Amino acid sequence: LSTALRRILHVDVDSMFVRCAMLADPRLADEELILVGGRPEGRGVVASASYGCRAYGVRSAMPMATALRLCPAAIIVPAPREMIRQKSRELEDVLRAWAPVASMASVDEAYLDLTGTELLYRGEPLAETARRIQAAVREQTQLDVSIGGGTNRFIAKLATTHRAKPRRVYTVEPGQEAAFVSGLELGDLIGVGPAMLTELRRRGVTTMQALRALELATLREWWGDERARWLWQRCRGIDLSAVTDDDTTKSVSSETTFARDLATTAELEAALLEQTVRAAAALRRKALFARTITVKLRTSDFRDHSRSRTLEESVQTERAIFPTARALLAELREKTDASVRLIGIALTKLSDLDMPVQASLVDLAPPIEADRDRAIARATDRLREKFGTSALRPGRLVAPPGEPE
DNA sequence: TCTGGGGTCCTAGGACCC
DNA sequence: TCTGGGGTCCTAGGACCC
Repeated sequence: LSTALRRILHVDVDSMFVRCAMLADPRLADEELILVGGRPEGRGVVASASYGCRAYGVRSAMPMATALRLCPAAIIVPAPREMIRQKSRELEDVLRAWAPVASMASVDEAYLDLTGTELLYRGEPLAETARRIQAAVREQTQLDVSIGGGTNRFIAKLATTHRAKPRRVYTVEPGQEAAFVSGLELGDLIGVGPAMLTELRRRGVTTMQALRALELATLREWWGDERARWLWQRCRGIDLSAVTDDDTTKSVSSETTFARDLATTAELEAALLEQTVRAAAALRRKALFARTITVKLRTSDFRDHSRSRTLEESVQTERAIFPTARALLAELREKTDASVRLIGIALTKLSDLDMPVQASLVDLAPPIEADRDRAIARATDRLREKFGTSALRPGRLVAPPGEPE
């Protein structure tokens, strides 16, 4: 590892979903109270709130009903998916022009590694480069961003979240990492959530100073090696992880929460088919193939249950995926027959190419998915793109139980 | 106030192989 | 006869982030 100080920036779009909704619908341009999210009637939460709404105490992930009580005048709009995709791509393009290494951490944030660009940027301070990037992003994408900077990813992101938002730039000078973290609460640390906070409090650790006073050995007794080291480093502002260009997709999923809990297998199978169709379409849009299928249920007690299966081949179509998904659902229903509030499917062990079938398997069984299946699926995708998602409803892919196929 | 939907990463046990 | 050590894959669950 090089001993040279790194120059890392974290770039984060200010209320990305709200901004995209405004760009997608000009009628919203002059509105100040906008909430994005809340589709399933009565059970939605806030995905993104305009700063106007935040002034009323509205926060993202808050149930929509609560948000509306706090801010009754707010306008609710669904997430503008296509605009979000487009703006995310535009953002990535702009950022890649500024940094030798750029990594999108989600649709609306990225890490840049500017180490080695000192000459290129004529020795200007990191904060000055950040301000120029901020202006370029605004000009080329119509998005406002906040930018944090420092010698590592963790510090850069903390600087964005706790100092730069909204629309500012804040950099932490080399050597000031530990002092900067000293001014934060335990819960401010990225990666320390409710569970770890409760665990720390239970052991009498409530401040950053108290956490830092602990020996690494003590943390090891409480957690595993990895977790202990992670926490020991982070509360001192240390993060050795690299910014990498590699952001290959690891999973593709689709899930939905019902307006009312469902209880019958027929209803659940219908919902699962719909989610399978969506996930498979997303998989094909990214030109990927999947080997592992996971079905997830959230029961009315808000507990999650999942079953997964890894296939011998990589697949891409609902026709190949659904029979397995349906079998996994049946296994889940054997375990719990409680009513269900959410159903979802996740596709993992992804690859670019369809994995060649092993010779021995060819003799034993036909492929799960034929070229013909893929061709049909792609044609369907194109029709949906042209005429809307409702143009082609998923048909019955398998016979209902008890009926011959 | 009853808790979305898209992800990533980690853990831990068991199977299986050498 | 009652016992190893390491590596990899699979599965279920959970924490966390935006």
